[in-house]
Order: sequence, then structure tokens, then C-alpha cells
Amino acid sequence: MTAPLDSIFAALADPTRRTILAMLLEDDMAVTDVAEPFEMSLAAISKHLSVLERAGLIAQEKRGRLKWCKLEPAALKAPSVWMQGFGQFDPVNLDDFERFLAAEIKFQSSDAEQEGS
Amino acid sequence: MTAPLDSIFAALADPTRRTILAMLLEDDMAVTDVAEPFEMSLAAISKHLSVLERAGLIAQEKRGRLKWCKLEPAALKAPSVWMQGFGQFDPVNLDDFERFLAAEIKFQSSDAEQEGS
DNA sequence: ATGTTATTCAACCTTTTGGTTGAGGGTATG
DNA sequence: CATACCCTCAACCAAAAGGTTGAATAACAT
Repeated sequence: MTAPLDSIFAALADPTRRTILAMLLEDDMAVTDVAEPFEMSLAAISKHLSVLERAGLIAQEKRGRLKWCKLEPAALKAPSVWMQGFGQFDPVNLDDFERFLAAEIKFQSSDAEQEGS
Repeated sequence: MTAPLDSIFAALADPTRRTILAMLLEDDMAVTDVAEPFEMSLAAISKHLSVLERAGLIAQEKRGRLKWCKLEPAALKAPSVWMQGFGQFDPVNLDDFERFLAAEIKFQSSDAEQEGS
């Protein structure tokens, strides 16, 4: 059921995909809206999304003509457990996380909007 | 100084490399001893080790004609922080980790020995 | 000096990855 | 109906990843 560590870590290794995950942290989004801030084709983003889905990191649900993407944070539990076995870190510092997001997300709260319902 | 998340996650995406990390969790090892349990060439393992080193996950130090590899667990802090930002998990359960290791390590405490000192 | 062990380098090969474009299938909407 | 929008598929491409082999380098042993 849970995807193997291989595909999860591989999915996380791409900066575009990590940025997508960060975007989805704020809200569910449709494919076109996910693609908007990036400078690559929609088809490329579509591929990235299916990599993320195969890794179990997101779920996609089609409603009408939109396909909604939502984060599946539970998928991160397995790799998180794996990693923490190697070094016991302090209780996670969320400020560190914010710094990561700031550094990685290029589009600064751009004009990507999504339609209600 | 700390390697970018790209290279860390990419390094972790390969099962051979994760197994190597698990081996080094028990003890520092020389390259040939690391390679012993695997069915691939020494050169291939050497490449894997340099991927791990570029990712900051291990350090290699040459002493005499042996090159010792040791874990650099601090390198996992960055990706760990990143991941935990997505889902707050329970304090890590070390039993889960043991299960991962058991599942991943194929060679069951095989005849890989390393020289003292 | 010669040989043996430890490790990497260089060249090569195949498969995977990340991107492109153009066509096409659904699903609204005028 | 016709048309526009949302998304994926298929074919293609270049570059990177993961492996091989054989030669090269470095250090110890005889």
C-alpha cells in the first residue's frame, strides 16, 4: 500500500516536485494552477504530478473537468522514520522548515489563483 | 556546506546506498568490506560511495591503503526537517526503524568482516 | 624489485529521467 | 452545434544514472 522508499525519495529529489508539494501544503490545487508558476510545459507538470502520485505523496481526484491534487502527508512517515533512525535530532524546529520553504519556492505568492468549488 | 536536498534525496533513493548506510550504522568500514555483500563490482560500489559522500551522508578518510567510510548522520537533519514540515508525526518509533532495516538488508549478518584498528 | 591488495579512473553501454511538441479525449459553455 | 478549456498520451530527444570491464595509481609485503 505505502509506496517503497525508492520511489518516495526519488520523487523528493526533484526541486520542481518539492515546490509543488509546498504549494499543496497551502491548499488543494487543480493541475493547470499547479503548473502556472513554472516555466515548463503543462505536460511536464502533469508528469511530475504522476510521479508524486505513484510515490503516494499526493492524491488526484477528477471533479468535472478539473483534476484536484491534494497532499498525502502520511506518505512521508515511512521515510521520516527511516531517516530518524540514523541520527536522533532535536524535536523538529518549525522555523527551520519555514526557511527551507522560503529558499525553495521561487514564485513569491504569485498570481496563481484557483477557482472555488 | 550542507549538501542540497536534491543530492541528499537522490542519494537516498537507491536501495544499495540505503543498505550501505545501514551497514555503516554498525561500524565504520573500508571500501572493499562495504562491497563484499553486494553482487556488483567494486567500481560500482566505489561510485555509490562517492554519491553518498557528495551528498554529505558519509565521510571517507584514507589511512594507509584503506579508505574508511563513516556515517555522517548530521546530513540527514536537513531533509528530516523538510519532511516533518509536511506532517507532524508521533515521536519516532524506533521499532519501526528496526523493521525497515530488517526488510532492506538482504545479507543477513553475513561473513563481511573488517580488520581491527 | 616484485608482487599483491586497495581503490579509482576512463571508456563504454543501457535504461531512466526530465523535458519538448502535437494530437486527442473529456467536459463545460456560448 | 461549435468552441474553448483541462489534462493526458505518444513520440521523440538529450542528459544523467547505474552498471560493466580493463588499465592506472598507491601502499604494503616478500
